[in-house]
Amino acid sequence: MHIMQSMANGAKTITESSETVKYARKKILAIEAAAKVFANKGFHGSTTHDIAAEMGIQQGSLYYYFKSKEQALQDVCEYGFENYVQKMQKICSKKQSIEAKILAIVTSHLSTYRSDHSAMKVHNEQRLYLPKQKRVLIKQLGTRYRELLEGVLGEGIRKKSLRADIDTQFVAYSIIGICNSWGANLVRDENLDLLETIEQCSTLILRGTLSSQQSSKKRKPN
Amino acid sequence: MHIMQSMANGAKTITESSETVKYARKKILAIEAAAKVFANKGFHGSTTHDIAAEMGIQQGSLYYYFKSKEQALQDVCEYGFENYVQKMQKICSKKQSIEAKILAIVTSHLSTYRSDHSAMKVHNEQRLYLPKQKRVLIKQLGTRYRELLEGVLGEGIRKKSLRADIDTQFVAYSIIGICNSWGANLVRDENLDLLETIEQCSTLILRGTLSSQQSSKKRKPN
DNA sequence: GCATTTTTCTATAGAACTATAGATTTTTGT
DNA sequence: ACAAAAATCTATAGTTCTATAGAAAAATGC
Repeated sequence: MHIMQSMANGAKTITESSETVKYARKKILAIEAAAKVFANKGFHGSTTHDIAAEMGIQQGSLYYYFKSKEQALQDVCEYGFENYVQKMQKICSKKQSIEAKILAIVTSHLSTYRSDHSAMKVHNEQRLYLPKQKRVLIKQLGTRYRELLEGVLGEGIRKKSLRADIDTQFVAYSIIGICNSWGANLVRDENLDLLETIEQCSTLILRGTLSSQQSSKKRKPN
Repeated sequence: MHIMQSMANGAKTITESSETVKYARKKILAIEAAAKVFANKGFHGSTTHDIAAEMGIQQGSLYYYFKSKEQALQDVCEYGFENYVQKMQKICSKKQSIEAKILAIVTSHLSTYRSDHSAMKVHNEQRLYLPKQKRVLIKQLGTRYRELLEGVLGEGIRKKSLRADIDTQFVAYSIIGICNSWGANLVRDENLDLLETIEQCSTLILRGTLSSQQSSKKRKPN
């Protein structure tokens, strides 16, 4: 078993020998292979044989990279999400209009789906098959992400760019929902135009939250 | 094996003996048990033993109601969707404003999630695990549903209630995406308020599509 | 070029699961 | 109450899958 596998994720504190670097590189290929297979067949529908075949190695050899099938799922989910939350943090720290931020967020979300292919999809659809204890990091990342998004919306309200009556938590969840839904479509259908999808998603969201002339048209609750 | 199991779904052409009625009633309980288990553990993560236990019978006895585990998934998906598309058809045929229709559609979608519990969730998340040939009816229903929704949006445009520049197909997919996303939340979190969620979803969608004063604020594509 | 380390392979133990068959219990109709 | 039908049970054959162990091959460092 390679030393990296026995270490906590990301704890690259030792000096990286070229061996370790090489292992890490191939481990990423392993994670991407697992992501692709999980995305197509679902976690329980995939076999370790499928993943190994995707990498071009034998079933047993896969355990050189993952100590279990479940660990593979965990690695895929974390891999798909970590990088993404970092991007989000950069977007939020920039000084720009709410419209530009929303556009940037949607762009980041959807282009991650396109570039990382399946890992994000697996994160969204299959992370709940991990036992709670193995979802600690994933959950932290998710919370951070949602809070960042709610922060952006709150800022938009304070600056009067967004209507004061929107529920930031609701809208945040909705944005995530729309993006995930279109993200899955983007993974499924390669012909779908990324830029156009981004544009349409942003427009839909903004026209739904931008403060407008008749700002609070009340509707009868019944 | 009961005679009903050997018949094509819904082909209740013979006079229904009380026996058949009783079987049909319990079969629905079986479908609902399967839906609950599939929703929690995913299709491949569930075992026939789990479903049987949910019904309070032994694993082998389950095959009195389903000829295979896969058939159970098919039945759950069709059960969760059929009734729903019918409701949609009623909504669309009524004469009412676009706002009222969207509200009704969202209400129907989300309250189906709440009342049917897990079947809709399973339909949305797991139907792709069925082989294509077993998804024919499901696909027809899905197409019908999407067309109905696009029809409503098209009508809204013609009546100038909705902006002319929206892409009905995009918006239809987005509505489905938002509803599914919130629907899953409603299933997961029983404390979530149904009516409020409906209200918020509708508002988000409408303010995003209703024609407004500054109707076509162009944005630079770059 | 040889010894060492890394990577992959083969083979398999052991567990879990689906589906079936035939026995058994429960329900129904007369 | 009794015979027929329906519903459920028990037991298991046969398959598939995960994970491990130990051998073999490939890569590396000196």
